[in-house]
Amino acid sequence: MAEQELPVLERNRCNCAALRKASRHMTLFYDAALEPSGLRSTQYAMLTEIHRRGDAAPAIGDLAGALVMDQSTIGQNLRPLQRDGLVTLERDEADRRSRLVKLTRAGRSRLADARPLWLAAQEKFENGFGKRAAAELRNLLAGIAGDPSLVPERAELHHQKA
Amino acid sequence: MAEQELPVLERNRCNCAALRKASRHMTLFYDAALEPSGLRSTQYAMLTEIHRRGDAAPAIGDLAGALVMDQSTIGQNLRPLQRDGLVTLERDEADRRSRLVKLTRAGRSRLADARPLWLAAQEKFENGFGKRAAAELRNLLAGIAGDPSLVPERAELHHQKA
DNA sequence: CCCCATTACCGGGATATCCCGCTATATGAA
DNA sequence: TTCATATAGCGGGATATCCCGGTAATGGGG
Repeated sequence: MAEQELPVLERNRCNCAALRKASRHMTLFYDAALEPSGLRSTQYAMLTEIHRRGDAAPAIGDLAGALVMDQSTIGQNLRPLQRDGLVTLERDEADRRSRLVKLTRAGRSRLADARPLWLAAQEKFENGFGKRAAAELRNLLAGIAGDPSLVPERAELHHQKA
Repeated sequence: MAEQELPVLERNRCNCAALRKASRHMTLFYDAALEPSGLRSTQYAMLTEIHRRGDAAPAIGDLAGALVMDQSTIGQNLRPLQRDGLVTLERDEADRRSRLVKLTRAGRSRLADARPLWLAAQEKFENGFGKRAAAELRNLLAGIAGDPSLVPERAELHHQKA
């Protein structure tokens, strides 16, 4: 292995690194805002998604699709919430391979506590960044998160309807 | 705790969740592209930053500032790289609290292997997303990552000069 | 020169995230 | 019906990421 020419490139050229840096920083901000509720960003997102489903309790795979997360990650991340009594997992009798995730009363209560904290973070961020700019940014990001050409193996996981 | 009204909000309203979803998906894409080199996205970013410093070997805190990461995270993430002989950590004799991070010959070689894989991922992504759009997106994201008003405690960590 | 506040880092602990291989269940074809 | 394949989830293992509390070294004020 001969010593190779490694040109020093400009900073911040990597789309992935730029996204990850912003994601880390933004997460600190939202986590700090949510801290009084005892929820982290990811936990808030999961509980919100479960709640959004209303009576149609999602299975783990449904959440994975909606949150653009691996199925194993959902399962892992649900454990602290289950331990703290915010969600329950029960077998789907219509398909005994699946487990349906449901909010407990405590889970709904916790989400209600966290919602105004989340909203305050949203407003504080959008005050600086611009409401319209934020909406456009979210749109771009949703396009990336949902782009099946980036990770073809996952394409078929993106058909959950609504 | 009375049962509370929890309005079901629209999907994808959360700036943080949008960023995290896109970050997860994009990371899968870059990780897949880098896979033949044995490096993950974060490892590639760290090695690139170390290399960018040239002869001025960065300390752990310098990397943390540049990569918008916690100091502990840098230390943790360096371990696999150190174990695999890609970087070394040595005390800074000018300030014995610091540890200077240096690429080994194997580290430079690994980075040289990974660079074309990274470049291919960049191009594939930007082919779909648009080169100009990608540059604008990176600009927005860098603004978020570097916004001291989001996480005030970290403001002073952002003074490393170039 | 000595103390003390600050700074750089580490160790431990927790969540987040992925992959791989395994088991149980479901489903379509023979 | 029976069997091969496909799907849902889990356990284990690895990296990624943060915080907190401790240790060691620095550096300025008295």
